[in-house]
Amino acid sequence: MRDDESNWFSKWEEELPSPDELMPLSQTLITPDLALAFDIRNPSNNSASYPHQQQQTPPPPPPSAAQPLSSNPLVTSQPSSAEFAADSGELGSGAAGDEPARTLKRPRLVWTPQLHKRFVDAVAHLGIKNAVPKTIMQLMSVDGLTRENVASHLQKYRLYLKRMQGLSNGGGGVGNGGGSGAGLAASSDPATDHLFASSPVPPHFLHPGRPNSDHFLPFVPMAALQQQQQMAAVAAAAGPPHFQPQYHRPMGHFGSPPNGQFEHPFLPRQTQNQQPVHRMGAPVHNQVPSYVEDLESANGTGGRKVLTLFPTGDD
DNA sequence: CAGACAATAT
DNA sequence: CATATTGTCT
Repeated sequence: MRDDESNWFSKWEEELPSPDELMPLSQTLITPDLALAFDIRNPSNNSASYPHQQQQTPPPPPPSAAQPLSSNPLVTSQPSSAEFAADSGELGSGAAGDEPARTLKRPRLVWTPQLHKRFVDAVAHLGIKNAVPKTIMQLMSVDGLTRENVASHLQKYRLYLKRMQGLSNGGGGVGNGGGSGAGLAASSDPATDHLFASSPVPPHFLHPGRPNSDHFLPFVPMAALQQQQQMAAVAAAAGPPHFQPQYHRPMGHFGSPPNGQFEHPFLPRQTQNQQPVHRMGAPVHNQVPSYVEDLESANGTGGRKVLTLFPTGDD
């Protein structure tokens, strides 16, 4: 029914990042000093923290070529300038700048439930037809996320759905209504299923062969039309060879700030001043209310748990 | 040592 | 773009 449709659709809209709520880059990067202070690079003693990233990767910059412009060896590109010029015509005239770090290998991406949820939502709203990595990535509008990441995850996701499909419908009656389709406990792979089960699997996914559904999708948002700008953001995020992007979060200890709410593992791209796509006259309410997603909680109870993953109560 | 996840290559 | 394979981390 349409109600159903508008239901999850509404939720989708609610989940959209609101420029007001979202911070450009709150994720504080670990300063070199700090890293050293905690001896993060220590390979044998990694139990202390829970870094999902490389632990034996040499941070030192490329020996050859090095900085063509800046001959100052003293400058270790201090992260002090945490503020990145998000939207500036830098890429236009940034010929000389040309982020050198784009080629360097990127840290491992951590698919946190929230991020995955976004992924699923994006796919759901795109429809199987348009559910291709590129489109998904663009719709997700997640900063720092690359097509590769999405593609890889997408494949895993498809596997997950396929498994379910085979197990849930044996007689052809796929009347899985609502999100109950994902409610079943057909998990061969606890880990994978667990993560995926956290997010509401769109019904139409399990039965794409249903012409009736015929994919809703009144309009495609096409959020990130400005690919260039996105690139810039990505470059700024994972570009610099030294400090790490905002992926994963460093550690859950420290002083444990009472209001440690600025710990977003991923940064949903803000829909700042973007109005490139001409709305098809769709009476869409511009902007959305508040983007209140479940924020991770460093439960001091178990203490051992990493930081991400946990039943995203989601909605 | 084995399993799982993400990245990379084809 | 999708799939298969490899590498890395837990």
